[in-house]
Amino acid sequence: MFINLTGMARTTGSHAGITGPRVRHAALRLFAQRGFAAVSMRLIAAEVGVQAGALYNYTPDKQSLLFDLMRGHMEELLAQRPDADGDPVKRLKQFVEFHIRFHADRPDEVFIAYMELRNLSPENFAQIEALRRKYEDGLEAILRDGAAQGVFAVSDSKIATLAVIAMLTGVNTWFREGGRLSLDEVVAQYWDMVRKAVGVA
Amino acid sequence: MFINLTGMARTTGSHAGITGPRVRHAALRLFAQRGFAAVSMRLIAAEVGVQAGALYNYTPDKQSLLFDLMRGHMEELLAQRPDADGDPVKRLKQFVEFHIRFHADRPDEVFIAYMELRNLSPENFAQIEALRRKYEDGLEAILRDGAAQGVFAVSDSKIATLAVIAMLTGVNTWFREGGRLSLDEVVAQYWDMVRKAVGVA
DNA sequence: GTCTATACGTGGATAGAC
DNA sequence: GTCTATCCACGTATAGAC
Repeated sequence: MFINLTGMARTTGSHAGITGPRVRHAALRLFAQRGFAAVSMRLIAAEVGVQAGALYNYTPDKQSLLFDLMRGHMEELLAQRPDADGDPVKRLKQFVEFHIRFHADRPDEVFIAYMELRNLSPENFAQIEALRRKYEDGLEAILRDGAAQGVFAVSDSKIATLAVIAMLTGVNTWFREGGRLSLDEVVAQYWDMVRKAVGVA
Repeated sequence: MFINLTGMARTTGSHAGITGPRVRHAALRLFAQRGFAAVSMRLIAAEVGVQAGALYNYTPDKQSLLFDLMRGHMEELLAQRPDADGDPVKRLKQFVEFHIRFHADRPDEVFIAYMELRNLSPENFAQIEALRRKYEDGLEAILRDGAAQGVFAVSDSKIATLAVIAMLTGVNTWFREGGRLSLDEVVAQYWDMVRKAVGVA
């Protein structure tokens, strides 16, 4: 699609190919800040600088806007996660660092992914859940491999998976760039706790 | 207040002193299930079996309904938490068990307490945050004492506090009575992970 | 592609009868 | 204490002009 780099509008109020992304970005910000149910299409439109009706050129409805944001987030998470092979300790460390950094970079997406599950239609919910499950399975495989090799002391890999993910994702509730700790320090501290929790010697 | 135990209505549609609690219970269930913004006063009224206008005999507005539920939950949490003295390891174990059991018993309250913070007015939000902070401080004191005595290997007690609470609260996202694991087993597994994470010998 | 206008439902909250 | 009736604002989504 052509992108108008000159800034010259081709028709009154037109923004050529950039309005679609702007709609998704405004929805992301507002859904994260106020919650899906509390955000009106009129508010999203105002944020973008168009009238409410114009939004329906970019999304069939509000539900699809939410679903597309969540699916995009989960697919990016799965696509960027580290490859799984080699030493389980090394893989676990990579996972911890990846999870913290990926989530710290996308606070709005993460917030929506956790808070707005119940506002998805049943079909859309099932799809997002499948993606989330796939991500968890990646960590569980690491823990199971490590336990089988005797380098982790994990009696129930599923419980340990959920515990580690909850702990790591919790960083997003308090971490702020420019705060007391750098992200490097946070990663180091969490790796230390995770390492000990799963019984690395 | 007098409670009518005979089942005989004193006025048409009256339930004497029990409508108030029924309103709060219906709001609790519905807010947890659908989210504060997605629940109408009419829906709460229908659940209770009265008309919408009657709700305003029990709450000045919808916001107060949410705030009262959250404040009640946090105050009960603080009132019931274990007393803090003695061996830090013992205190930490008590905390872990208490936190998991208290939260598992109240899934709706916990869900609301975490999900609906942004729907509180600024004044109400500040009050709930203060209570949450007080609860966190209780755990941090345990970790700091243990670190000072050399029984915990915790380099940053605040980070460790947040990590442990996130891990423990995460149980509520998956635990269901009658599932693969009993709550006793869950408590034992999480205590094992927490114990190791904070470096208990 | 965006606008204005609007259809149509539902929201929180209140008034006044009983 | 609850009801019915109502006010008025706002919600999603669509139609048709430009």
